[in-house]
Amino acid sequence: MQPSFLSNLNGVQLQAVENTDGPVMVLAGAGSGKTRVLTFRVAYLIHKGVDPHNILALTFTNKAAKEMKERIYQLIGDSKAHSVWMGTFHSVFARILKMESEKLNYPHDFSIYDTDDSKSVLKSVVRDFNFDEKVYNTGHLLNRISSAKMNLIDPEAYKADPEIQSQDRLAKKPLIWQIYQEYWNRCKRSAAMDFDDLLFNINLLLHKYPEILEKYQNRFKYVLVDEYQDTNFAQYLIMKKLAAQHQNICVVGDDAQSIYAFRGANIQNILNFSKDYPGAQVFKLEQNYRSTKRIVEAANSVILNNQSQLHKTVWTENDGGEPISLLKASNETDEALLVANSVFHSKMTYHLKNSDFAILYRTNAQSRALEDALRKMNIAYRVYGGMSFYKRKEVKDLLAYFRLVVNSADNEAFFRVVNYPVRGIGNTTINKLSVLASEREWPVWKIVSEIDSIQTGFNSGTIKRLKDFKELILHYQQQLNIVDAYDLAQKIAAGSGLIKALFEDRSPEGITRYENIESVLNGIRTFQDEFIAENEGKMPTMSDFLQMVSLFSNMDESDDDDDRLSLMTVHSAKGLEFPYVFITGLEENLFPSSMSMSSRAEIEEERRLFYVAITRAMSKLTLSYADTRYRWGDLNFCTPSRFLEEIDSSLLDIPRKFSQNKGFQRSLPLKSKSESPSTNYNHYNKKEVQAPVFSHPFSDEDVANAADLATGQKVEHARFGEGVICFIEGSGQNRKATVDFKGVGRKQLVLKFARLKIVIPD
DNA sequence: CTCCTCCCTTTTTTT
DNA sequence: AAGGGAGGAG
Repeated sequence: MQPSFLSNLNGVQLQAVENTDGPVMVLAGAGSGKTRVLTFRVAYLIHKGVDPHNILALTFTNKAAKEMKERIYQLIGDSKAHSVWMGTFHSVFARILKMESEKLNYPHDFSIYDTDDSKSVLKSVVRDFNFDEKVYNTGHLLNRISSAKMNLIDPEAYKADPEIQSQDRLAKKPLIWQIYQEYWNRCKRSAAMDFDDLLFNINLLLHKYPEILEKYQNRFKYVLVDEYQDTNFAQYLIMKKLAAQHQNICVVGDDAQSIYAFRGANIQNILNFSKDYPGAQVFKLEQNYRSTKRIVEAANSVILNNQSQLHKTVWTENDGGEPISLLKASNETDEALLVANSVFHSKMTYHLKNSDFAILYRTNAQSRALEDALRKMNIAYRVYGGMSFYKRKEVKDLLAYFRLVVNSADNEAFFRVVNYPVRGIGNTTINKLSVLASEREWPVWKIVSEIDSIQTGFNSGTIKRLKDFKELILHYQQQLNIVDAYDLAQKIAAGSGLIKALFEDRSPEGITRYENIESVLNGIRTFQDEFIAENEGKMPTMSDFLQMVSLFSNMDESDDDDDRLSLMTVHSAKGLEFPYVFITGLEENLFPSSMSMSSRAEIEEERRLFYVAITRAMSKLTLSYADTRYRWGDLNFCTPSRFLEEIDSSLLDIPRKFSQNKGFQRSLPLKSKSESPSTNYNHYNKKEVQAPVFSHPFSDEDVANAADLATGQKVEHARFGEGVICFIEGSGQNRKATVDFKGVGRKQLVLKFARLKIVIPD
């Protein structure tokens, strides 16, 4: 018999839920009830008698997993809902790696390095190798290494891969393989895995040990993946392996919402699903339940400009709704005030809550002006993302103590706290320790703990201080299995001197830092209570807490009950919805980002990002842009985003007449005054006037033919000015040049779009 | 060894 | 605009 909760689904949704066996792909347009399908599917499986332990559901954030569990519980009222394996790829597989750690030669309590830890290791490698830190900057190195790992390329393979090697040589960074190798060794020596290692090692485990693969294939009889369009190769392969036996895999996604290619997500995963799983059933959810007609149409009109996409028609039965508003501001402060004013106005007119509003932006740095304006208007807000709580210095310091106690091999943790609070162990000592450890290929901790039997050359005072530190850590290690995580954390915070050091700083920042330490301790207590409730009374260890914290994403922070407006990046907003949405900073070089303008694929990803932003809105969407904006401390002139033109003008609000008084100003015709002289941005006249075109300052005959350009050629670019071509790669449409611009630096340009002019020397 | 000052980079998005 | 790192003085 069909359970009654299924009556809440439409026809396609129901099919997607009821076809539980065999491969299923659900292509879900924005707001079409994708989470609903996933939730109901899991509930239905349990209802049918599938053991929750046999279900694996991977979501994009821990928070989404948690919410899904709660909804399943509401649907079927079965506390077994908690036993479903549900979480992010990283958190679920970290848990499994912990159980199987000895197979891969890691201790049970290995550390997980976050991006900062990884960069810090890389920096020390580059220094120890005496490489130029400008050439081998950590950000780029981590990108290279990260994308290698997510394609399952270890240092050996990296070194042996001719294509990778030629890329690195072209980028004038031919020695990355050495750095990768050493980074790899150091992480291993520290018994640490970075984010990518978690996926790499799971693949290794499932590949190397057929019996383990079989074990998990049998455990996870039903697997579900949310946001499948954002999975990378490593994740794709894990799912493929796990599902190979029973084929009960259900993936849900939307190619139009793929926004993580920059992080290695491979859109082919979703495009090739039917090939990977012959006989897969495909369900398309095209009815949007979230947004008004105007919003849906605006989103559709924007995404139509992308060439590569699966065919899908998103439609809605909802009302037409209000027109989309456009706010034009003179600068970012002004923009923030206009937005805050508009929020205030709507709130008063329609009696709305703060939590009905979200303000979205492309980069975290944009939040500041908005925060100021909201404070002025007395609107309570909450900033998601940006500096996550667990990334703050004082918090990381405390966590480093925890890590060192749990895994004393963790060098990053060691160096972080060995002299904080200050205990007379300075740079000279630390460098020496580091050298001694490298020579022996030991963790630094081992040097310190065996200091009596090693010829170190330290004076007796230094040795005494190191021994005191050793005793401090050992003391807590002995208590690991005796007291609970919360008690231990409290003891460490006090005994390490951290609390005292922070307490003595009575500046406002110092007080905040002190309070943050308190919050961490409270956080452990909360974690402990929840863990006990979910694990039939089992106590969590300090290591459990650390694992949770390391894989905590900025979206996972729990919402309190306060009524607050949300401020977040568009990326963070994925999967969420709000009645009133503002998308701010719609300017060229910001949205789309200046970093993503060199190829069609990048622009298309930015456009999908804009699509995601639009489709967050339920009843009212407001867009805004500014004429000028501060960036890196200096003033920039901005042109409105090309995406604004892609919205059908009939959906936009007709602005009121020019009025400079009061704060509630609508969009005004833009006088072309920025460096792009022909920019004529004039939405409401569109019906009479031809759609404006962003014309280019260089006329067609001035622009060099891509084939005529060669290395060493002096060229001119409309935005970057004069420069010299360093090298050229690719051919035809994909021909790219790297150009060294005077005062701007190196840029990689796709010649088809760059419109370079040859500079003739006089 | 520690503290202070000055200079330099950073900002695209995140598990 | 701001925080972190390097380098110098005490």
